[in-house]
Amino acid sequence: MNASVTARELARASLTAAIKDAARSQVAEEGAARLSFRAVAREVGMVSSAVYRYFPTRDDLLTALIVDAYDALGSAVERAVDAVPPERIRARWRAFCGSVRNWAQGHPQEYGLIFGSPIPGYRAPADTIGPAARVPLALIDAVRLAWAAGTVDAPASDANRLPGLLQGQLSAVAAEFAPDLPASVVLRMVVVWTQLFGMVSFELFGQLVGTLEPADEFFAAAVDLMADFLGIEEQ
Amino acid sequence: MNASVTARELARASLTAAIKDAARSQVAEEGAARLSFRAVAREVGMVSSAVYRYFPTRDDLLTALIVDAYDALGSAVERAVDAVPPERIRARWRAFCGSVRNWAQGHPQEYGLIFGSPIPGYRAPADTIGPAARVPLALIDAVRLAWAAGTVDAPASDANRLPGLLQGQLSAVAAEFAPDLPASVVLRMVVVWTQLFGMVSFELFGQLVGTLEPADEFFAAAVDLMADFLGIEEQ
DNA sequence: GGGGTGCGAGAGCAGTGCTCGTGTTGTGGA
DNA sequence: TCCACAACACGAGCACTGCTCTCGCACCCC
Repeated sequence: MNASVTARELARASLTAAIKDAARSQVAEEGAARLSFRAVAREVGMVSSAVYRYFPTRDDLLTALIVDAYDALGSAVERAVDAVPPERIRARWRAFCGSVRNWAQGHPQEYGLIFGSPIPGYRAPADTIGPAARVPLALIDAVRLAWAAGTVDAPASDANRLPGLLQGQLSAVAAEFAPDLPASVVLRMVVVWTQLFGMVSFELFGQLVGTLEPADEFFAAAVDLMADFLGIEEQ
Repeated sequence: MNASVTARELARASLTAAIKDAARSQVAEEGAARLSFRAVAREVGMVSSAVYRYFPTRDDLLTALIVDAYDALGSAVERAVDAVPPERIRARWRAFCGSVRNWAQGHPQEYGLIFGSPIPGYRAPADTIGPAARVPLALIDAVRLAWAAGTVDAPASDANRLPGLLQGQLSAVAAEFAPDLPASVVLRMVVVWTQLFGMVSFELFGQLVGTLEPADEFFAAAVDLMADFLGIEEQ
């Protein structure tokens, strides 16, 4: 109602969005390294110096895009996982892994922006860690559900001989996000997390060409092996 | 003997090396994205246009660095693996994984160059695939040795229900590099390969900060789990 | 010894990120 | 209602980039 609040601020908000959109499409086409402040300005019909009113530096623009990318990936994953009924544990697992891969293939440059080599001289600010946590949180959720359903048999083999520091790190993660999970399960969860993104990155960054490309079947088989590794039962 | 052959060519070779060295140190310090042709020229005491006699474009310089990086990583891994007697199969496995991580941590920017997001508009030429294959070949060697020693029990569970295309891809890889390995073992090998680089990348690219950092113990534990996954026995 | 060629220097083009001074326009307080 | 202030867009400009072209010099094969 307080329209006076939004007179100029509205214009600012819409221009900020327009700038981000132009930048995003430029990143999608040419990659983050070729993102040009001036080209973005041109596309939104401004002079480059005017854009600096909205993003004080090129890295700030990139940061905004990174946050958006994390959020886009996060919500894509959450949507895909939530579309599967909770009791179909292994299907949810497949949906989780598949949605990460799908999003990555649909947005390769944005994926590279968040999971590729970090931009030199660029340090991720604190605003990114919230959105960045959404995928691991979805992973934790999937594992917790399986654990609660009793379909995960705790691999006691590696439970008791974890070194002290690692035991503490894993317990800290568990304490914050999944108090019911034992450290040994958290360890396997992290392993599988890095595994998933290792595969997606290798496929996307061209490390698999000439051998396992197209990688759909490989990916599916690996996802199943990972489910076994986690102890997620069939059905 | 034929000194006349090498009069100018000698100078060319040494200058080429000097340019590469300057470029490499610049990449190591500032990252690939900030590699500047002109700055390299300045450092070797030439005018930028002169450098174009040696590398016709900036991307060609990068390609040379990429090949060198692959070779450096490859020989580091080979050296580390060969330092362990062949019969100590699990120790060799640990050496293999550890050497990849060590090299990556010692050369983060060069690692990012080859395993990070690809340079936009850059397509890896054929000269890279030879050096790039050295690490996977070392991995294959390690697994073959374990297989030959009979310490790997073939996971027959996933052997017979691989889909056709994947079966063919895995067999093709096996046929070329390790005819003795069954497809199911090759599959697990590729999984572990992507797993290894997934972990190293996540650690190096800052995806683990605040949870599992320092990651030495996590890495060691994961390497052991991967050995179990591969079926590499203790001792 | 000469002619062709590999080579370095320098100027120049189009582009980049970013800064600064100037004029314009929307807006909250008197 | 008017006005001062802040937010804003503009354009010039700086130092840098990758890359091209021309021009002389030095080497080297015939």
